[in-house]
Amino acid sequence: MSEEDQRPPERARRLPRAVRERQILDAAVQVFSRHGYHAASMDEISDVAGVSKPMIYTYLGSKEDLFGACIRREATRLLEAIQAGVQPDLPPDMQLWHGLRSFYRFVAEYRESWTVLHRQALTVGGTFAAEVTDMRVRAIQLVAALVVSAGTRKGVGEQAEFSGEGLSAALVGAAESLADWALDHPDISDGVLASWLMNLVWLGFNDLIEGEVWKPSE
Amino acid sequence: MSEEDQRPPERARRLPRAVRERQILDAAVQVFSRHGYHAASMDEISDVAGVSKPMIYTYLGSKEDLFGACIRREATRLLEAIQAGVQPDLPPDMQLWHGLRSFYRFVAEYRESWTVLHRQALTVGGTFAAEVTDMRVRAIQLVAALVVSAGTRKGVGEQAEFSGEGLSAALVGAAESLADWALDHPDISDGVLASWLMNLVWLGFNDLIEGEVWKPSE
DNA sequence: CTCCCTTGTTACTCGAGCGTAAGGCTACCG
DNA sequence: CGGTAGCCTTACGCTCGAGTAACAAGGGAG
Repeated sequence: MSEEDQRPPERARRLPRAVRERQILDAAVQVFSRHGYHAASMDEISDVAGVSKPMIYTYLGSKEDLFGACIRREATRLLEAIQAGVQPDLPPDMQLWHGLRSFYRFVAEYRESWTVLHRQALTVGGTFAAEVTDMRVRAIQLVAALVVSAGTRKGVGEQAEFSGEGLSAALVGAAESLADWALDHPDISDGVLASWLMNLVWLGFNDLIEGEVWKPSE
Repeated sequence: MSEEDQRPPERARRLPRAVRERQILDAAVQVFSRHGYHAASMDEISDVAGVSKPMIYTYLGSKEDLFGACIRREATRLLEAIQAGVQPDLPPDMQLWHGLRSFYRFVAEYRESWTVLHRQALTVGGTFAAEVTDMRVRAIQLVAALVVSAGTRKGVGEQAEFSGEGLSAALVGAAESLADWALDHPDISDGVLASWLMNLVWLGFNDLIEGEVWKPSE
């Protein structure tokens, strides 16, 4: 019954800085993942965030800074999600299994985060590409450590057909590629995806054809 | 001793159209592979090609047309290179082996072509992304056919842990990822790379740890 | 010699989009 | 109640780069 109440101010006004920053980052991830770094415009991001453009610049800095903030936040989320699902006292194949499941759960839930990290981050030359590449290298080395530990425990040395780093790079690529494929097949669960990959890289086609199947041992 | 011969016109003038188009496409692939589609400028491409900008527009059309022409030419080259190395009457693992070797030879020789196709083409939404994706899908289906033929010959049906398409997507991703890795390790030969991948996907880690090794049977 | 088609260039238009100047409004504090 | 600090906007400057007119010149055909 007061004046001006005919239009309830549904548009949230005057929010604290932390909240605005979250909104902006969410919008930025969304827009960057759709168009890529260069084709994304700050105007569209501000539009999606429901905030005017200077807010972005005062809170998050330039376009490059904003992209960096996105990358760092999403990378941290991904690593935390994977580490949350891993149990370091299990045998190597079970560690791999749990890591993969966490990974596919994350990709399914935060597909835009994944797209930004995987596809878009590399197209921007400079610091961010290096950061993302570093993260990827750490993942590869982690996998390599798993594989090598499994190998040395059985007494496998460094022979011509066995290079831990190369194989791990291939494996990580396989996991990423399967993640992309899974984006177009949302009905496949993370357990099934992880199983496929375990059967591929742990058993190989040969055993698979012979009818053998890898299963989580627990 | 004639007039004006102090500066021999080393700059090649007045070449036929076909030659210019090749030069322009070469330059475009180079620049696109370095900066990506959006960050690449037509001015830089014309500079690298040693031609003025309107030539590009009269010969190859808009920036998008130019990029499409690059993608098509490089994709054709890649497919031809792979098909040249394949022999359809061999057993599936040997076909895979030969295809992989051809692939890695191509990537080593035409790394810019590979970069454009793999990294940059997907960042441009629209027709080209679809084209490249189609090519990739064809590759996956081809590999899937190989694997399934190997499987059905042995009597493996469609079971929960065995999906040809998903596995092939993973395998193709592994091959691509290993190609990227190999760009930073030029001393590794295509035969070794292909061997690693064969050992990974054909035998799997388990057999590998047990000391088994896959070798080309010929 | 002259026409005209192909090859080629310089120098511009114009829009998109990053970043900012300048200022308004609200709340809290003294 | 006045001031000050933080939230927020409109409206603009300015650069970069896609695409284009307008013009120039070689060279073969008749």
